[in-house]
Amino acid sequence: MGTRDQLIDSSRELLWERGYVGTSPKAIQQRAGAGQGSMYHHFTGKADLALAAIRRNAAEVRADAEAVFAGPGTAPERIERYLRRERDVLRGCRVGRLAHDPDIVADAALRQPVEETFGWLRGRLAAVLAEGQSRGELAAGFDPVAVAATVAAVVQGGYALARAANDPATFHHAVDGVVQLLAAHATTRE
Amino acid sequence: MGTRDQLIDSSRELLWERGYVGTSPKAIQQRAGAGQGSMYHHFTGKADLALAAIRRNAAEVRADAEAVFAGPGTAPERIERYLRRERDVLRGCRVGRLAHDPDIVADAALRQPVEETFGWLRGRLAAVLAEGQSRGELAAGFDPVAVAATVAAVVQGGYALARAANDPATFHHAVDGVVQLLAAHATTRE
DNA sequence: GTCTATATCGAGATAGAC
DNA sequence: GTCTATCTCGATATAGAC
Repeated sequence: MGTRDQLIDSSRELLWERGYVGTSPKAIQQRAGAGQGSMYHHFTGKADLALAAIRRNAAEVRADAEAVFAGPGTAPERIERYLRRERDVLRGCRVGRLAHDPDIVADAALRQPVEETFGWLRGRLAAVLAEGQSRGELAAGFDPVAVAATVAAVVQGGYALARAANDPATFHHAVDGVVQLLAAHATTRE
Repeated sequence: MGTRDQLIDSSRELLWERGYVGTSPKAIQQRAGAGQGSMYHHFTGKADLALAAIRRNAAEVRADAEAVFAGPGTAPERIERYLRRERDVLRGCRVGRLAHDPDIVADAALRQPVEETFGWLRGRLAAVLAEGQSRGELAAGFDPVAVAATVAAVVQGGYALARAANDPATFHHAVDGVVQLLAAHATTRE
C-alpha cells in the first residue's frame, strides 16, 4: 500500500475517533508514518485529505448496510438484522460523527458525502419497509419514509446515548424499543 | 449580570454551536466582552469554565423536558408533545452534542453532567410510558425502559440526520415515524 | 477584579534541498 | 516523492501592573 493510501487510512481512523476539528495534520502524518512533505505532495491540505478519507468511510458504511438490505429474509427481518448487526457501539458511526463537526457542516464539499450517505440510507430503509408492506409482511398503518428516518435516527441517537453513558447497553435498549414497536405492525402468519 | 455569568453564558453558546474541542478561550472571552485576566480570575481554565457552562445547559434541558412530562394529558399525549416540542433543529441538543466530543467523553468530570442528563431523561420517559401502561392508555406489549431509550435516541439521531442534510425536515420525519409506531399501542377510547 | 505583556506549544502550510 | 527548515497564527496559560 502506497504512502497516499496510508495517509487516507490514518485520516479515516482519526476522523472516526476524534472528528475533523479534533484531528491535526501532524497526528495524521504520525499515524501514517509519513512526513509533512508526503502529505502536502499528495493532497493540497487537511480538507483535501479529509475529503478522500470521508468518501472511503462513506462507501464502507453503504456497503455494510447494503449487504443486509440485499440479503435474504422478510422486510421486518432485514430491518431487525440491520439494527442488531454487530457494531463497535462506543466508537459510533464513521459518517454520523461528522454531522456534529462544526467545520464539516459549514463546508459544503465536506458535508456532501455525509448528506449523500444518510440520504441513501433513508431511501434504502424506506424501500425495504415499503416492499414489506406491499408483500403483506408489514401492516400498512405507517409511512415508510417516516419510519425509515426513525430507524436511522435510532441508530445514530443510540450511539450518542451510549457514548454519554460510556456504556453500550443504552444503544441496545434503543434498538430493542424500536424493534418492539415495529413488531406490532408485523403481520402474524401461522 | 456579572462578568463571571457573562463568561458562562458565552461558553454555553459556543459549546452548543461548536462543541468543546472547537471552542477556544479567546472566542469565549470575546463573545463575553471580557479579557484574559477576567476569565482566569474566575476559573482555573477552559475545562473549569466549560464545566460550569455544561451544568447550566444540562439544568435547562431537564427543566424544559420536565415541563412537558409533568404537564397535563395522557402518557401518549405527553410523549408526543415532548417529541413535537418546538426546537431549533439545526442547532441540535445543547447536551447531546457534547457526547460526540472526544475531549468531553475522555474526561470523567466533563462527561458526568452529560451522562446524568440522559440517564435522567430516559428514566422520566420510562416512567411516563409505564404510567401510561398501568392506566391502560398504552398497551402492555413493550418494555417502557427500551422504548424510553428509543424515544430519546430518535430525538438525538434526528438532529444528526437533519444536520447531515442541512434540513430540519428529516428530524420531523423521524419523529413522525416513532409517533406512528407508538400509535399502534395506544388504546382506542371512544 | 481586570488589564496588558509574555511564554510555550501546536496547527497548518510553504520552500527548497535531496 | 520525501525530507527538513521555516513561517505565521492561534490555543492556552502565567505574571505582574493597575
